[in-house]
Amino acid sequence: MKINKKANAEVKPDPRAPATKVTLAMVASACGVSSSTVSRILNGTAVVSPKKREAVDRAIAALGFTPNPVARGLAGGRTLSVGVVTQAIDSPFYGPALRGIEEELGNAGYSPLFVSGHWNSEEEQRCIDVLLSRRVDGLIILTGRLSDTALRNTAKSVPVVVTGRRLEAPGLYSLDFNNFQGAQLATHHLLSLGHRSIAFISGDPAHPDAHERLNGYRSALKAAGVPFNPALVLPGDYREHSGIEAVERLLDSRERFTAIFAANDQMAFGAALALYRRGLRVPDDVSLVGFDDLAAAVHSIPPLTSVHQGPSELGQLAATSLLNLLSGRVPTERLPEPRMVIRSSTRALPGP
Amino acid sequence: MKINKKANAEVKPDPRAPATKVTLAMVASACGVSSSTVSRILNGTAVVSPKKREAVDRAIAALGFTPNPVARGLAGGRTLSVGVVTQAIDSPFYGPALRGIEEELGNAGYSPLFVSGHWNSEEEQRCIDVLLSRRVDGLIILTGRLSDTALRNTAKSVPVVVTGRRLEAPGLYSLDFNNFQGAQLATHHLLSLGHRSIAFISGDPAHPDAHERLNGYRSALKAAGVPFNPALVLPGDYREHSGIEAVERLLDSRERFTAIFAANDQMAFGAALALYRRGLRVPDDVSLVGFDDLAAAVHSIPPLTSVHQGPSELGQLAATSLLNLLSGRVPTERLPEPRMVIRSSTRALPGP
DNA sequence: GGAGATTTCGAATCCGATTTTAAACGACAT
DNA sequence: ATGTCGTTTAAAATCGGATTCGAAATCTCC
Repeated sequence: MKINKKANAEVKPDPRAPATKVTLAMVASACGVSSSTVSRILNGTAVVSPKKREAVDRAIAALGFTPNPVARGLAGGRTLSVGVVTQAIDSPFYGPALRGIEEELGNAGYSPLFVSGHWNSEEEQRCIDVLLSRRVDGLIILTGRLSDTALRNTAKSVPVVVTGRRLEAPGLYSLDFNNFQGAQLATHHLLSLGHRSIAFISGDPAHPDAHERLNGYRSALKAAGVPFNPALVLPGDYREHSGIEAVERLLDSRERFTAIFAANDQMAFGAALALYRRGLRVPDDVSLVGFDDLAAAVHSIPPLTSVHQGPSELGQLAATSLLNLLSGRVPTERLPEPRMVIRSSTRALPGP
Repeated sequence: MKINKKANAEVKPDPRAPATKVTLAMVASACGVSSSTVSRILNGTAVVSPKKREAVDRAIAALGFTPNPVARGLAGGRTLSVGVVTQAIDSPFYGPALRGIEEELGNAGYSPLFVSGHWNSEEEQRCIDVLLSRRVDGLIILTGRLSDTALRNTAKSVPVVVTGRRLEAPGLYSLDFNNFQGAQLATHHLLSLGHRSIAFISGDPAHPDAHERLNGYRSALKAAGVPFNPALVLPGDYREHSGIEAVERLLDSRERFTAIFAANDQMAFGAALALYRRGLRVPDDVSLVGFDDLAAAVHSIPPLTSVHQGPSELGQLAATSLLNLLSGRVPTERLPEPRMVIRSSTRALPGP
């Protein structure tokens, strides 16, 4: 009995066998060449006689050999993985961007490593360090609060693509939305509908895009000859709840307004809810415009008019830019211009 | 000129220097011990005299040494990374789960590797193969459509935690929500509000939980002595649009109903929109209950009554279970019971 | 003080590739 | 036949640590 058991144990030396256990050395000896030859064939490096190449290819297929990325990473310095620093893995805006990145990178044989910085520059730096220690071949940084200097510095060790800012540096490529123009568009849309008292719920002032959006709003107002009324600008932090609070504050201030432009959709949703609670109808009593065109904007009540930014394109473009950087090319990707998506949350102001 | 260039190249042998370039061998020689000693101190393996340990610790700190996870993975077989197979990186339900996983794993020094299977068993299997080839130490599989057999098989090579099903196997731990009970709860809630004609929008029949939810609905109906009316069950696929279609079909069928229970929140949002378009008010004309309690349920109009499932707890528990598995312990984690979160989309049916 | 038992370390091996170095081979000219 | 220049290809070094094994150092007890 005992002996039997032992024999049994010897039959399966490694309980975790089913996975790729075939090594380069095995295929090498299988077809009587050296491991370096197999390696070179695998990487397309150097020349090999067609006869051997074929034999090796056949052996690889026969044994079902897959090169071990870990060993490859150690020896070759390339891990075929790229680090992606996002702010929250479950962000409704960046989620689709991650998806775009995953897709684009996957097609090129790279694997993304997602980590979250939670809008905290120190944490972002930690994330980058972790990623770097894992020897990623490149880095995609979705916005965040890292300093330009820190970014430039990181770009010295590894190619970097960063979004949400405009920055020039060696080994660095930046991709930025035109927030200013987007906000102009949104404001202009309301203006063209006859609205003159347009409240603005601003984003988190710690984000540069919040300022740009505010400026776009002011610029459009100015272009239309509508005086800027500071009382109509409410502070927000890009989250739903701040949209609720902003509307409540606005309503309580008894300042007159016929439309609201929220600096992002999440706050617009909050605003819509606050209006609903106070018995105000969108768009009958108040027109509402958001920014970002989140997936949820389509199914909100009413469907939200918003400025489309296309996070998934952002992700794809960031990924292809990085891929270009990695293969030594100079990326030329540009983000599409923002555009209005008009749904049911805005309507023309009835004539006086 | 040529010579100058060459000299220049020799000055900066590695352009990507700033990142952790310190190796174990360097700290070893820095404090006059062998590299194996440093390694052993790092891993807590074996005993070392306090004097040396301290010296080494100091040297590590001084040089800012970080062990290279790639090399470590090769040598030790452990990569301190775990693969997470989700269905879509931007899923509103699984997003928070990923966040929970990231947090829990991060605390333990592990890095998650997220990949998406897109509800396709072949793709899921490919994801697992990629993950395995990257030598992850463990696997978390969020639901998905993989066969139990495939899962059991995977568990032979690496510890696995799977959600969304109940499955026993060596090296495998499963975590499942009680969908049946959740659906009972939701239905019971409507029943207790006086509703008798409750429509049910079912989930994608390819998911086992869709059946469980339907059964929960039927069970609650039966317990209350309300006859089951097949005409009130509408097919859905868990996406918003199917909620819209279901309500339109329901309305067109002229079947009487006072409440709708959607098998998930996304369909509930779609249903709410369809009702809104037809001029029906929630909850005044129709009460509406969802399932999952997505983050968006709080800010929808009206805020949606739903069955709370807690995806972030799911993620955390999956992660701690896996961590237990990895350290040889037997996980005992259990998911919390589903519970109703009553908001504003349901109301008592006025007496006849 | 010394034999035997421990504890503490260092050198050698290995993980699974990549890359460099150099030897073997072949064709062609001398 | 010998020598030379170019290809192929094999052997060896490397990447950065983990692990095993055995030797040296320290300790125990008689």
